Amino acid sequence: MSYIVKEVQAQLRNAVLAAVKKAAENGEIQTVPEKDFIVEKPADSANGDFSTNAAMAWARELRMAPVKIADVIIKNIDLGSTYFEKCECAGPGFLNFYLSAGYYAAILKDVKSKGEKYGHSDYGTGKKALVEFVSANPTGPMHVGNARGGAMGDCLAEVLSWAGYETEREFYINDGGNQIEKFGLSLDIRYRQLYEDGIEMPEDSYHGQDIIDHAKAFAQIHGDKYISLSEQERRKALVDYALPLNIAGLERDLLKYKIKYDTWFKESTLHSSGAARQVVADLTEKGFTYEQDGAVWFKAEQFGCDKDFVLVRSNGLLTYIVPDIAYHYNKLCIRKFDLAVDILGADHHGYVPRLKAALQALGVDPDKLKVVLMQMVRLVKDGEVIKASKRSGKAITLVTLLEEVPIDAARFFFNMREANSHCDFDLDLAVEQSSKNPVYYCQYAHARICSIFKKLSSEGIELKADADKHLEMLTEEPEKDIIRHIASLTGEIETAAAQLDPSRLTKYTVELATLFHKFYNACRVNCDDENLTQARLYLCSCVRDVLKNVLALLKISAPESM
RNA sequence: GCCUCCUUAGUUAAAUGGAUAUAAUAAACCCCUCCUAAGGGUUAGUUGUGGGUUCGAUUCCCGCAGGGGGUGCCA
Repeated sequence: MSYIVKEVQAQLRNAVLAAVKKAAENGEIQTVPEKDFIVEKPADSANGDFSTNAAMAWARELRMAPVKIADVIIKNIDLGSTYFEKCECAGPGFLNFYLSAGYYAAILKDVKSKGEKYGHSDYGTGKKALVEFVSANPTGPMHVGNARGGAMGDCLAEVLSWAGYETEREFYINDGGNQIEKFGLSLDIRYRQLYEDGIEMPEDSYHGQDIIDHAKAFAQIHGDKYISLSEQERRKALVDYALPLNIAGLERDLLKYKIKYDTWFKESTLHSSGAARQVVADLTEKGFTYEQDGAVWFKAEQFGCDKDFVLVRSNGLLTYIVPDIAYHYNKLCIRKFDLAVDILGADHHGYVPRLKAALQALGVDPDKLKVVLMQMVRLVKDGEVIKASKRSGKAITLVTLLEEVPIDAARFFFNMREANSHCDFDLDLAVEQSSKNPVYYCQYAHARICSIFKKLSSEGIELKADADKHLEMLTEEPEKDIIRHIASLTGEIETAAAQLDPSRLTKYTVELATLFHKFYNACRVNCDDENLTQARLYLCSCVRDVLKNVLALLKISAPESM
């Protein structure tokens, strides 16, 4: 399943190559150049629909001025069997190619024939991808960082799926290790505080209200009968009570955010199955560990890390990275995903090379694991940054955020920036219902088209079945600009998938809305020429379909009226 | 110290190594007898600094300055 833009670029490339071959045979150039060249879409459409740097790239090899090479290519090129109607030399030696009206019509017909599938590609067909995201600690509520990770991960999974991958979403539940210890400790103290005075919460425990609520609810059910039991039994009972509630809460809150996971993977299963300990055994067997100060270390320096690190602490407990290694081994080797994507906070960046080093030592291709690091989110309100302190339990939670901001806006905003850039989330802007707010701007474009159809329908004008006969009448620049942008969607999906960057899709959507609004002001749909009206209605219908498709990808609603 | 991300218009952000560095927003002005003005148009304004690679650098490499994050037998 190729798509038109790709075909067109291949046509251009082949035509250029055929032209230099012919020129070399004629003796107009010394040899057939070999250096690779680029076919691209110029930023400014005044420079053609596609351009190539071939003449410039070959300047050295052919010992000719780029402009002269370009002239030779133009003289010898045959565009007869392509979508192009002409080719010009411009600037320092660019070859600019212009598409024929037939191309624009073909793009629109393609949108109609593919329908909801328009934008899909076979880029990743036959490959299995797993996107792990959020994976918040089940010891408390999710925060705004999780909100960003959720929106990004979910959209990225959707992008991969559109790009042809067989994609699954996964949440990794950290229900083992120190976090759970701390959770049990905190619950225990809050529980005992209900019956005894003078018990203080340690600095290093969870101080949130949710812990107090759990302890109270537990006490309502069981009363004080756990007070007399051992601390260990009491903590276990408390954790067994509260943890499933928290996990169910995470699932519920994420569903509100329109995120549904295929699997919830528990860390504890890696301990109970022995998979975690097996990692240490395997690495030891391969000779990649040593003992020092009573601890077991992994020889990470051999695999490009700056320092070795501990796998088994001197107290016999595993460090956090061991179950993580087992987990990723499970993803890549047991469940055989071709691509495993982790969305992590930037504070984990030091950990990524270590994880990859260990996987490599176990014989796993570490390149199959791709980690998207997200920079921190700062919430801005009234032009000021809201300080969020996790330790005090006063961090703004995902649920609070969604109470203040529409879900559509949150999902859109968190996908506007690349993961790599810091994200300032402006709470005032997100709730503002105006042109300043890009979510409404995009949704309005969709609603506006629906409204045009309604209005014209009330005047007895409908889109006819044979409207596509008149598409070559769409020759105004605003019309062609839209069609060019529509044509680029599939490539955009592929690029987003390759770069693991869903923010390209929000940018795409804003641009499509902008182009439509410009068209709306420049060209009347309901005009004097009946055939042109049909062609423009067809165009509107395509824009509506594409907007609907990309908004669906982002899981943002496409209202018919606003 | 070491690792890493960032630095572009007053502000927030774009730009697979390409053409006159793009938008939004804030400012000024203009456009509804006509499909929702939740829209469009016009004007003005930007690559932190010093080198290098290149026909060409915002982009790649090295140094410097400034900011975020990391650098535990915590996760």
